[in-house]
Amino acid sequence: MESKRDTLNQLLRDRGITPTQQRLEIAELLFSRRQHLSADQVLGRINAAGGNVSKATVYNTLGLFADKGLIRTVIADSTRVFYDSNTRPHHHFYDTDSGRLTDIEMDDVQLHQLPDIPEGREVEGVDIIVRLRPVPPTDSD
Amino acid sequence: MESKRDTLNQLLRDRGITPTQQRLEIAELLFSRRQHLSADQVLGRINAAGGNVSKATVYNTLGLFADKGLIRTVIADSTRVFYDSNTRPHHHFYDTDSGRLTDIEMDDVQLHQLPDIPEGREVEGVDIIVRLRPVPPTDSD
DNA sequence: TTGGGTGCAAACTATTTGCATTCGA
DNA sequence: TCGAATGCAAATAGTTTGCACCCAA
Repeated sequence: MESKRDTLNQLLRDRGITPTQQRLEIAELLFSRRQHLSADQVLGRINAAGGNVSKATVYNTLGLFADKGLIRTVIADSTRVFYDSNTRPHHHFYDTDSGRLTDIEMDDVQLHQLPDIPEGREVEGVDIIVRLRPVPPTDSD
Repeated sequence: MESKRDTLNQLLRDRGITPTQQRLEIAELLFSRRQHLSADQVLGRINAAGGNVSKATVYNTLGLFADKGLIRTVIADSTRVFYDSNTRPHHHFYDTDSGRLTDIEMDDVQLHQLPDIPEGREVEGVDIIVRLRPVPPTDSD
């Protein structure tokens, strides 16, 4: 039953990425479900699962996947980049307490009142991040 | 004519910040006009103008000002944090080519279809970043 | 006077890079 | 085979921290 690996193999080839052992391991983790992982978390999970990928390869591979459109970077926290395996248009909640990202499915966010885009520029994308924090305790608690 | 310094002095005191020489220099730069500066840019401009502030103090002060609500951090680029001297609600263009931020004045961005906020959390803020890139050259050019 | 503020340099963390080795086609 | 991919360690960049000295109240 090699179909999962075969599928991933094809996924990479379709984007012009040579499938290698390490890239497949990383792809398998990322595409097992929708999730938001930092490079460090990817490294940790792969190796905790008995995988065999170096830090440099994780960074190189995540950068490559992002360039090729397989995953998307989310800049929500100044301390690390998250990689989102959901590439369909959507936005995020960012829990400042736990550092966790959650998808907000919004098919059509229409931004009115956008000023003119400067000459020679075009919109690459719109990122919306709704920052959440713990509700502060009240006196009645 | 000490009025500018007096005003800044009061601005800091109102927020419970002890005004010091360095904090006033940084405040003077930040509040001279609406702008988006990284810590490094602040350090560079202060010292280029003959100022006398260390790197650590710049970082400490920007963090303090942000905590006290005098300025706002903008996370648009994974390589550095920007500090925005405009604290009124607004959003940003981020020019991925030049690394420059521009304000988008939008009084009311209404986000429909927001999923429920998790128990015990509240919205701290909504950050919208419209990423711009150069228009790719066409054959007709 | 005296505790908070500052400066400096060292420490840290996330990420990138150089280069020799190994692997996929 | 042979260039591309990998691993390791060293380099880098932004930011934070420890600690001795200094200044605002």
